[in-house]
Amino acid sequence: MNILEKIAQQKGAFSKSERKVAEIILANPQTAIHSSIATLAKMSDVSEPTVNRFCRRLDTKGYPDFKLHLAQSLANGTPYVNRHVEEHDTPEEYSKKIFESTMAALEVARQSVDIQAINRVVDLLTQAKKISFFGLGASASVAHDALNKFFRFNVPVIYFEDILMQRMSCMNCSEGDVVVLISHTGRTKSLVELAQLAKANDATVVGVTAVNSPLANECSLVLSLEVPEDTDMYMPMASRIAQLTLIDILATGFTLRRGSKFRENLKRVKDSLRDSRYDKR
Amino acid sequence: MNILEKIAQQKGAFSKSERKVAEIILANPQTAIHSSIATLAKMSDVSEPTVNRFCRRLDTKGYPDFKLHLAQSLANGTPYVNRHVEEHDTPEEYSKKIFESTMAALEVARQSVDIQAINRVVDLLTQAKKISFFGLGASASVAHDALNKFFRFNVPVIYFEDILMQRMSCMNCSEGDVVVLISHTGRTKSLVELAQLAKANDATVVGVTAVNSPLANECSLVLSLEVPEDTDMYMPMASRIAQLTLIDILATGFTLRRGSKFRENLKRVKDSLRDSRYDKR
DNA sequence: ATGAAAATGTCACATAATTACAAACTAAGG
DNA sequence: CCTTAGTTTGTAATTATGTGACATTTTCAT
Repeated sequence: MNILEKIAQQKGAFSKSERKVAEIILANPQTAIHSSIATLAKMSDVSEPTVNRFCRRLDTKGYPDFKLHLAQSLANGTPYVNRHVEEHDTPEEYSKKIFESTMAALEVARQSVDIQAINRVVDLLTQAKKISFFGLGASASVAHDALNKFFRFNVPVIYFEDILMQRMSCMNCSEGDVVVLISHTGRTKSLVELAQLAKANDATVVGVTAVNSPLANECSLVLSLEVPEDTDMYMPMASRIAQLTLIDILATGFTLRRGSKFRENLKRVKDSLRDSRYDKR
Repeated sequence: MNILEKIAQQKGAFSKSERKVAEIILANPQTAIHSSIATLAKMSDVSEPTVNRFCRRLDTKGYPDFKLHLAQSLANGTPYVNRHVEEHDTPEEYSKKIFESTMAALEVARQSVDIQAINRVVDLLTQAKKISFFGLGASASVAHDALNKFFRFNVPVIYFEDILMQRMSCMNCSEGDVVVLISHTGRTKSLVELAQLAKANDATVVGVTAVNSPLANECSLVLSLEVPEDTDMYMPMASRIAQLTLIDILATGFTLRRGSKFRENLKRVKDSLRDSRYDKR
């Protein structure tokens, strides 16, 4: 809890001298955080140990610790929370809410993500003969993005939006191929079928999806993200951002595993674009 | 300015020992504010005066003052800083860094985004006869995602990856059509040409791109995002996440503008997917 | 008015931060 | 390869700051 509020609230419970200290701090908190205990004692016209006792009464370890709490209170902390957009929000309001909800979702995702699993998937990907990324609907653009990343690595990558092409591709799998299936809910029938198909053809199936979903149950390895989704808009928003970030992590893990010489190669791929671009100023 | 960001930003300008201190603080800011200068010096494996000099370099009065700033930064909601992935990072480290860099980028984007411009674009989109989303490379998946969102709104939406289809589509534009062009750099030649083409055919051209870029100069309206990009990996990562969030904002603005009856329609679109999915448990 | 309990202050001590200076390292020139 | 000026870093002494023990004062019930 904000320590300034706490001081104001408990002011009645303080002794006379302690209250003097409280007054001075409440009146001028900015000055207080930049004062030594001696200065503050003099300002409050009490002795130094009294100030110290005052700090302890507020459940802090002592004066320096108290100052830290005070500084934090003054820094008007607004942690990111998932706030739903409402009917009459102004552009400013809904923009802010969407940014903050997205950041909150990433924070939750960061805490829930299974590093071990990521590492194993990176292992698989670096050793794969062929990598496929499939998703449908909103997850299609995530798969699309994965294609764009992994394509640069000079490994055979496959991506299709078309469900028939996806099926045919899975039919063609063999041992050493990795199929990454992306689905927020993990309940899309045709993706589950893809998983079965790929597995039947000895591919390793990685699911970027919800745990315990039908899709997850068919996968060799699952990367799950627990993201609070804003369902008001009936569109996947934050979940998809979290998925993309996960793809970034996999791609990064991939390049790190391949070592620095490989990364120079990436630079060359990027440089190859130069002719298609206007020079920088 | 947030002192954590400042540390991350100035890291290059520090000396070797000072950088060690920076690393420790960035890796574990919460611990830092509760440590004495001696503890922090030991953790960083440097001497106490070095820590002190480090603090001074960041324009603080000394170590205690630095801790105050740090405490405020941490309370300020954003302990997220753009930290670059390094050669020997463990999966845990690079995952954390990518999540945090992404969040930091969103925070920066949030502050730099032009609400007025967003509102005007939402205006344009709600009145558009036809909306097109085009991007190439990494931005293609962003355009793809935009398609997925706006398609649900029952407005004519166009999206192509193929540059020739894009050109033909722009040729077919007429007054009242909106073409949204997505490019992080704003220097992709063929996109600039698309802008010219669309404009010549009386379409309104919206650029989601860098300000003052060749592309921006051809657009009727520009939505710019200032995002610190991690160029070490030679892949667009955070910039693309910010673009997607911007698309989310536009889509949200669109649905809000259309009113609540329209949103029921969205629910119907979503419900139409039911048959393609497995029931929830 | 008196004594117990609480509050407050004094002073000594401990901890922490800073300064001054010396040693080690770095990089450019001979 | 050495020399030397400049920079960086560490050591040790100094100073500032905070805390604990204990004495003094105040408060309040009897």
